[in-house]
Amino acid sequence: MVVAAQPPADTPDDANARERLLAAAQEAFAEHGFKGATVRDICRTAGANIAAVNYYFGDKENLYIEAVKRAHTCAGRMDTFPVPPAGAAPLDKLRGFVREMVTRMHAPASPAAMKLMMREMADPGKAAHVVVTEFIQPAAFALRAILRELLPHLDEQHLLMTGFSVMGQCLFYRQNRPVSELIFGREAVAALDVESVADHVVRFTLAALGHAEPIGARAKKPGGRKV
Amino acid sequence: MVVAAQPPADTPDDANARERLLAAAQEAFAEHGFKGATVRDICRTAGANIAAVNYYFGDKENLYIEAVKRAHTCAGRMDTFPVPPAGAAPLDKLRGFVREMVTRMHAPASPAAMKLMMREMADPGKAAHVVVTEFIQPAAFALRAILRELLPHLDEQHLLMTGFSVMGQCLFYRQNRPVSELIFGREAVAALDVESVADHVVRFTLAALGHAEPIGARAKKPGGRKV
DNA sequence: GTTCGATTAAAACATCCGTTTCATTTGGTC
DNA sequence: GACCAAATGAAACGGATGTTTTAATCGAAC
Repeated sequence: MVVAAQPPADTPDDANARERLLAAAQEAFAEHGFKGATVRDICRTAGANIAAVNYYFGDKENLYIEAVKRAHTCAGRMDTFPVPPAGAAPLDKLRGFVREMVTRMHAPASPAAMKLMMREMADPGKAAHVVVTEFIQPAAFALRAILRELLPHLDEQHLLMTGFSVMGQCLFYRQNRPVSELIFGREAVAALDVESVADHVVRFTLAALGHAEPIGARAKKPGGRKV
Repeated sequence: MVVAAQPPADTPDDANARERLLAAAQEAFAEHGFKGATVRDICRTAGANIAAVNYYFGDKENLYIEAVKRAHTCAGRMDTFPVPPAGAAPLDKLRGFVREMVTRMHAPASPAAMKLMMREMADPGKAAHVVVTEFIQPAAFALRAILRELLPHLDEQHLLMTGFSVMGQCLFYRQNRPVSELIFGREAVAALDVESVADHVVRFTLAALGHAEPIGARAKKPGGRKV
């Protein structure tokens, strides 16, 4: 039993049964939630036997937790933000943060992973802690640091709410897209591509902070840098 | 069996079995979701027999739909907004709208009803249509009309996104409170009372629109009207 | 080839859930 | 009091689900 376990693992698509189960579980839990998804369906999708989930994960709940943990790596860890390292101007940092956040929310690398994470966030359970700690918390603290640079004299409470205003805008397009489509029509919402949304959120936020022309101004800041 | 049976629905608390079932269902569905809640638990809470739900509502799904319909009346219809009627200044209308929205989100009249509605919005099902039509849509159109007055030259797409920026801020405190508490601590979030949040969202929005001093300005607009 | 642990396969188990059935009771009406 | 529709109560049904059990299969080490 030197190397043991992991007999083939050659092809990435037909990996270990454990991996296939995790992938199938991620999809099923994202689509139907914890209660709605069934281990039978997950095993069938993964091409594994019903007993496999108990063999590899013990029970359904543990499979769910592992699937959520896997999801937050698929969706891209938030502490690996490609923001200008340190020497960059605070305004550029904020621009980079908002752009990256909107992009990840609007067009995530793995839609199922993001969906599963958001589901867990909306209804925090036993897997919420790891997601918050490793996915959300780093981003939140990074944003707060950026805003602190921009607003050195603001008290903690208002700084917190300012961060919430930024995050609220970014999250809206993910958490409320179905409803928005019901109200304004699918095509109207689909027209809001990542670039448009990112530009708007950056501009709205910078305008609120006094670093860009207000929304609705006839022309953009003449000599201002491109947003 | 002396007094027994009280069909006339004299006392409001011990109303018809149908009403008690709806109230219990609202609570259970809000807490555990459609799949998670059980008709047995609902009937037990309502003090009714298991067959009552089928007798009054046909099946569980219809009970859920009726519970959601009931919820959106408990939470306060959005088309009965106490905004300044028509002659008021657009800025005052926006102020009134945001204040009312934040208040309803932050401290709803019926927490369970609001929770149930939000759950249905996050995962739209067969009951989403009525909630959107009678609860969300009126508010969305009202906000768009207000913003159109304030930003007469803005194209439709940017007007839409501006509305999303306002709604995103209002909804954040409801949709992400648990996560916020996990990150920043329960006490820090609890310190954000309705007044503070409403003031901040109004100020942030007006600043973005160029009608208030930017966030972080050392002092509030000297001669400006109170927010 | 044999042996042993890891993995898979198939069936059954125990439980819970939504629903139905059927008998009983209740309150009003003739 | 007799009758009837509305409502309630208790039990069971059929199905689905998570879990367990038992046996078969596979792959490498001896």
